Amino acid sequence: MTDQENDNRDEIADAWHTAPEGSSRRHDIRRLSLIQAAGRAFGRKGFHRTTLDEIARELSVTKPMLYRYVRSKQEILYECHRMAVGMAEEALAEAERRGGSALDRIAGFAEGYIDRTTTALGTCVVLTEYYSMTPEDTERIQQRRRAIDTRLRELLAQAMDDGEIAPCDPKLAVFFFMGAINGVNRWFSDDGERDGNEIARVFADHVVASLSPRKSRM
Amino acid sequence: MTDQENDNRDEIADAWHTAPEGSSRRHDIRRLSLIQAAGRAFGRKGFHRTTLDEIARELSVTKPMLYRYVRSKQEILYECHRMAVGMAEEALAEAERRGGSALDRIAGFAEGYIDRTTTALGTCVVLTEYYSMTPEDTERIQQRRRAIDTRLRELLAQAMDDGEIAPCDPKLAVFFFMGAINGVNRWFSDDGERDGNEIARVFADHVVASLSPRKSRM
Amino acid sequence: MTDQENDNRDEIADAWHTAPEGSSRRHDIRRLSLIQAAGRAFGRKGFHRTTLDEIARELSVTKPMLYRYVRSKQEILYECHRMAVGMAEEALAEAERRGGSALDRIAGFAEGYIDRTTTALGTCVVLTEYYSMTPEDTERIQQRRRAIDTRLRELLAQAMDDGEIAPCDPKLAVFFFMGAINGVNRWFSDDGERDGNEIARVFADHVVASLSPRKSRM
Amino acid sequence: MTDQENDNRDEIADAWHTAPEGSSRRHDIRRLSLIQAAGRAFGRKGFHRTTLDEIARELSVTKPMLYRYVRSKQEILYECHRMAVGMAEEALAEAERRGGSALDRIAGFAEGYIDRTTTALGTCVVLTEYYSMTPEDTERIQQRRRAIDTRLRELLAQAMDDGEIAPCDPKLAVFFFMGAINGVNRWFSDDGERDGNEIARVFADHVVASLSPRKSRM
DNA sequence: AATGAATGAGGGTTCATTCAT
DNA sequence: TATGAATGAACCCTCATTCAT
Repeated sequence: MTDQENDNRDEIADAWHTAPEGSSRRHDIRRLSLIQAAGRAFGRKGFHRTTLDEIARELSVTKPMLYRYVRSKQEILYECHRMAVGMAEEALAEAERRGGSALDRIAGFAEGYIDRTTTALGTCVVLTEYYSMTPEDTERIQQRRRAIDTRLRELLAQAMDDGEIAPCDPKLAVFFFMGAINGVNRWFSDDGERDGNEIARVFADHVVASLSPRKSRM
Repeated sequence: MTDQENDNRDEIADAWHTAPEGSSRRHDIRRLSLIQAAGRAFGRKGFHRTTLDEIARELSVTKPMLYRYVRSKQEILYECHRMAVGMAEEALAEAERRGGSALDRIAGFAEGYIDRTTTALGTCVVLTEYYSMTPEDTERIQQRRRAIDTRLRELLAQAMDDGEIAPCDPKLAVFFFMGAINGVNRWFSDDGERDGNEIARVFADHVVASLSPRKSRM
Repeated sequence: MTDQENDNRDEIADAWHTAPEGSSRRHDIRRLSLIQAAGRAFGRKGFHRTTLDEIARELSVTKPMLYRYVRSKQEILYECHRMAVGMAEEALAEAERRGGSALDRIAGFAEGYIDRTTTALGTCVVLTEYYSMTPEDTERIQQRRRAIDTRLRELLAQAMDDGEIAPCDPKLAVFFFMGAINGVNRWFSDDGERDGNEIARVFADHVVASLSPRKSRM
Repeated sequence: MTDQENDNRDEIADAWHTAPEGSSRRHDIRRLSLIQAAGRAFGRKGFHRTTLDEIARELSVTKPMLYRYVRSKQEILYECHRMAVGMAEEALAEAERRGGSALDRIAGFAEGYIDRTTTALGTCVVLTEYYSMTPEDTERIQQRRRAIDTRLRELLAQAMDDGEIAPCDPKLAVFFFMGAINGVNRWFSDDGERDGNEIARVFADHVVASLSPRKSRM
């Protein structure tokens, strides 16, 4: 493998090919590369318009090779969703760990979630094509999404009780800002003028603002 | 056609079959029904998982029949996007016509847009599957979307100048609330507990709030 | 379609193409032709080595056409087995209807079954590749096969009780002559020197003889 | 290799792994184990549904290892057929060596053949999937089968001449009882209630009976 | 106007086989 | 000797699209 060839590959494909030989970790690294390359392609072209041949080509491998790391195309999509919802769970857990008021936690979650989904490794995987998954996979993912939604609504209710924010319908409010947050991956790109952290901060502020905090907070 | 049969069809399919015979408008009516039925299916199952057979079945017609009203499946998708962006343009035009401050216009646009996209006939067509259109179609749609975005940013800048809202990055702010608005169609359903008008009002309030209006406004 | 082309097709393919247009029976005729052509090919090359392209070519149609008549390749195999076991059931029912001693019925079954499976339309479908069916399909077929086996064993026991035949293990005896009968389709061919009826008669005699009837019968 | 591991392997796999190192016979032993393991799998699942991975797994070796002992999967099938026809030849030769009347020899052949094909090592290889072999291999096997058939027919003619059995069509008679005999491997299993020797004896009796021997024989 | 029939093109998946180590 | 890795070839199946009537 020449340097020239390396230059034609991107970070993800590189991770695949530079995975340490023989290591038992290599399989995990390659599997992750595969998920990421696929997720990025899914984001660009959608699940159905992305062929396994294309994914293989992006990784500079052959199509049957992919089947050493995943069982089916469906499984790739499921793993993408799993990574995405996992990032949301992480972000929420971290925000809770850091403590603070209910509104602080919501803001922390928003910022942490966007941070994760806009990193090179995460940007690819936030998807909304639920309908392309099997019903079982969809249910598994939705269950975890619902758990997060539920916790966010509780925090909203708490923030209202504490007088941090004006009264509102918690369900719709969560839908509102989660829509905004999940929309990021539809226009965000690594090479844009703004990096993910900046967007995360700005959006977290908008989330807080959208909940009409009492002036006292300002 | 018996009444019995009619009962098994919904509003959209009915429009197709009750279109006045011989009228030159019949073609337009049926074409619209087709777009709507297709758009609704696209929203439920995605573009690629929706087959023309299904669309035809929903309209109680045969598949080749569809080709008398559209040239291809791609064209149907394009028309869906055209309707959606058209609703946004209408909502913006109406808000501008009604006048008021820059922030008033933004709020008016948000409410009007959601109103339109959540009606029985509109809810189906708000899509985000750009990647399933031809590049040319995508460009045509994006151009109009960009025009709206541009106007919204101008209004935001104006609102800042007027001291209506706190300073912010207009581009990101528009992305923020447009993401929230476009997200509605992913969870909204006709038979939900809340109707479209209510959501439109609540979301418009969140949009305004997210822009951190000065207290004086409150 | 010219006569020349017709000459290049066989009886089964012809049935497909001469099926009366528009008739609702056409679908049934073609489906049957498909099953038969496939069954014949399965008999020659085995299930897995027979491609749908080949079956389609034998019928002078295209591959996707086949899917208007069956849901999958597996279904074709299942239908072949269904036809085969159906012939056995028919033969048994007919033999029972005709009455006579237990041994008469067994002989009648043997002759009737071979008769059916060696006709132009039946010869193709006697298969033994159970392992290529889904477990569910296998179970459905085996259930019916077992019912026939059970009845044959009962008849054998009866024949022993009546002193028609010498004592023997009914289970093994049935395995013995059913093996011989099912083996026919492995070497029988339409254009052989002997026709099916003759084979049926000869084999039925061997079946009776193999059960060592008492001399009194001779 | 620990004893523990040995416990998880069966007789055939064991033969492979305990083959004496360095010995030139090791190659032969392993090759035979491979054929037998494969044959057993072919009998259970059919040729095409049996993958080399499965065969390798049954032998607790890796797939490329197999290629040190056979040139291709086709060759394995050919060897299975060679073993099976070899058993028939052996059984016939033994029956002839033992002498006796023509009918005695036929009975001896039947019993000896079933005996061989139902031993643990032989049961696997009696196959009927001719169509999965190359035409050349098929021809080689068929040639030997035909030689056996021819000799059996001669014996039948002799038995008729000698008045041992009633007149019959020798060709069909051989087809009859060979069908029954070859059918054994489709339902026989090592762990069944009956062992091979018993079946061989019972079936040999049925073979004799099926040829309607003159009463004088009884 | 309307439809049943037909098909070309393309994608996911499997597996025998080879190669580098 | 032994094996993990890699791939070419083939097949089933789907579906948008067209044609004959």
